Amino acid sequence: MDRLFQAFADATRRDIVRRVTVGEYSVSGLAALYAMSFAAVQKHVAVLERASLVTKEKRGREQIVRANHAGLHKARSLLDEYEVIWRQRTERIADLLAETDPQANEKSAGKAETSEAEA
Amino acid sequence: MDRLFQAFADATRRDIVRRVTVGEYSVSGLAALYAMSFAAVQKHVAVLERASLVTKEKRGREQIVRANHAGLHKARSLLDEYEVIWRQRTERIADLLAETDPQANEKSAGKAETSEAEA
DNA sequence: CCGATCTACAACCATTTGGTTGTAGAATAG
DNA sequence: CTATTCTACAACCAAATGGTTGTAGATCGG
Repeated sequence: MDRLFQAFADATRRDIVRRVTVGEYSVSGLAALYAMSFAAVQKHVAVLERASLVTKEKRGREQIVRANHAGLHKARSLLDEYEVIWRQRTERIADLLAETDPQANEKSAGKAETSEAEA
Repeated sequence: MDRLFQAFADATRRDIVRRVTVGEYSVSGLAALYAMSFAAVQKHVAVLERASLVTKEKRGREQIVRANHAGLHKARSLLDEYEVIWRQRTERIADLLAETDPQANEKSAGKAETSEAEA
């Protein structure tokens, strides 16, 4: 999980994932697209591979880089979880506000959450 | 963008985001939950703040840490883009396969993509 | 008021990161 | 066959990272 997000924490690597999702590229094909050494691009691909965001397939002397959808899906799933938590929270607050007097209850809710968090 | 994903590339920080999405925590409240120094947790919070994933609000001598939904949403949006690209790709391939002879066309599609990528 | 709690900030450290240049073997093209 | 292309790997470097201990000021509780 650390590796997965770490892999996305670089613009070149995000671009590589985008390109290999759109179409098929060899490592050298990718290297031609960026203003950096071949070895640097190689390293980026290695990071992505290690994070299971891409796979490499040897084709003759070339290595073809392909997107691994499952890796991407994994990251999305985690972020979706946070979204769910967030929605639950906002709904919970909305419910409380709808039930009783806004001012008195907002104060009470704040206290309840704090003591829950510190417990 | 780099910072945003970088911030998620650590388990403690992911956990911090989860907690402050669920409920309200002070920095020291968070620090009590992890087996590391206060200063280390402080650093993690600083990373999250810098990535706009949380906000800090001074309340007396305490700093209350809150989730910033917009930051999270931003990361999700980017990952959604990849999903869209992926879907477009799989649909495009499915269309091609549905139109003509599977074997001959699969080979032709592979070639067309390669030359497009290298152009 | 004073001790306790909370925080900001600094300096340190080992490890990792994102790049570089260099070497050399494998595959390909002419 | 030979020059070119492609790749793996190594060594290097400056900067960043994820932790540590230490100092000191602000706020709080009794």
